[in-house]
This record gives sequence, structure tokens and C-alpha cells, in this order.
Amino acid sequence: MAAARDPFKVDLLPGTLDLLLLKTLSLGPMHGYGIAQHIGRLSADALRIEEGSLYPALQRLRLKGWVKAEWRMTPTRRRARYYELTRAGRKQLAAEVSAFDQLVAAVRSVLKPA
Amino acid sequence: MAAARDPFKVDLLPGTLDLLLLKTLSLGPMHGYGIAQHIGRLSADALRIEEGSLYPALQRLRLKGWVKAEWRMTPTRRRARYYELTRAGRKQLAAEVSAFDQLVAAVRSVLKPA
DNA sequence: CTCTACCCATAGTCTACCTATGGATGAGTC
DNA sequence: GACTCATCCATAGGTAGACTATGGGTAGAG
Repeated sequence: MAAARDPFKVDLLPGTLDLLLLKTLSLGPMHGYGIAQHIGRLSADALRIEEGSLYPALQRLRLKGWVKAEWRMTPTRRRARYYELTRAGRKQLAAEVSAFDQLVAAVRSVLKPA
Repeated sequence: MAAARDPFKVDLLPGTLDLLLLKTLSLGPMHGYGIAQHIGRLSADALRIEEGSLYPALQRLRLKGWVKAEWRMTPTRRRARYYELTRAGRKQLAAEVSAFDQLVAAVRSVLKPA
């Protein structure tokens, strides 16, 4: 059952994946699988993050110093890698949110001129 | 004069270029240079379409049958290639506008949960 | 002990953008 | 007449970042 509308691949908005990850991690440390679940849930399953996009993206964020990673145990006693925002990551998040908003506004101004 | 804020490269939202081109052409046939001018003007110079992105994109749209092209003279008596939306192009435009809106809504639902 | 849900990750491919480059023509200027 | 600027077209080469496909390991339930 379940609405069964085709979820967007984030592909349609490359560059936005980082933003979604940073935002999600701003709520607290989380492991990869959990991040994908969280984004899916919040967007009512409209956004689906594929694992093949997710983990490379997390590596990227790590290399850029925006998140740090650490192996821990989940509440269900499974081994998982927890990702956490750094201070630089928080700054980056703010910048990207702002850029996203401005960009959407600019596109809208072309699509729906006053 | 002019705020001098760095114009976005459309780079930030790949996939959106086609949408902007289709929308602009829905206002009537136009040549490449004019399209870029138009988008820059409507967005208050927030969006800048580089020629190296523009012409390949127009070719793409042509191959997909969404626009057709024709050599004509400009009002200033210069030779230029005029692009025009096809019926399929109009349909595609509607679909892309709708997808864009839904996608932005989905991203916002993650960025700013109710 | 098998199956499902959880959890990680890489290789290879493809799309679509950017930078850089090159050329032609009309109009105005000295 | 030569120069220069704005207009107009287009391709080559590089790169980023997503996708598909694949592979593996572990805990808990039946």
C-alpha cells in the first residue's frame, strides 16, 4: 500500500545531498543508515537516499572537515559508524541553507515573474 | 549600481538549466544570446547562464524534440538561430515545473520540519 | 539454521555542468 | 579604412557528483 508515488532520486538536485546530510546531523550524531531513514521519514518518503550515494557523500563531508566519524554500538548492540557535525560543518550548513533559499528564489523569479 | 553579489552559477542546481530554458522559450521564439540575457534580467542578475553551458543544453533539448531551431535575422540584421518550443516541449515544461515545486517542498520539509 | 532487517562500503558508469577557446558579423569611432 | 566593442554561435576537455550493481558482516526471530 503506501501512497506509491515514485520517490525522487536526489539526482534531480545534485548538490542538495550534502545540505540534507548536514541538516540531519545538526540534530545530533547519527549513523548512515539512520540518516537515510530520517530524511525519508521527514519528507514523507518523497526523498530516498541510495546507499551508493550516501556513503561516498559522507566520506566527502569528512574529508572537507564538516563531519567527524566514530565507531560505536547502536542501542540494538550493533556496530555502526556515527557521524557528527564539526564546528566548520555547522557554519557550512548555515551557508548552504542560505544559498539554497536564494537560489530557489532566483529560479522562481524566472518561472513566475511578478 | 547593482548590488555586486556574486551571481550563482547554475551549477548549484544541475537539471534546472533545462527548466529555465524551456520556460523562457515558452514566451516565444528566441535566440541563444537573448535567452541568457532574459534569464539574467528576470532574476536580477542572480542567475548567469554561461555560453558553454547554454549551447550544449539547447542541443540536448533539440535532440529530445522539445525545441526546434531555425536560422533567421535579428531586428538588428544579424544572423541568429531562433529556438522555439514544440508541443512536446510545452508538455515537458509543465512536468518539470511541477517536479521542481514538489522537490523544493520535499527538501524544505527536511530543512524546516513543521 | 535460515531469513530478514540492519549497517558498511567500493567500483564503474553516466549526465551535465564549467572553463577555455575560437570565430564571424554589424555598428560606431577616430 | 582600421579598430574596437557588443552581439551571436559553437566545440573540446575536464570535473563533480549522483546512480546502479555488487559485496560483505551481524543480530534477532521463527
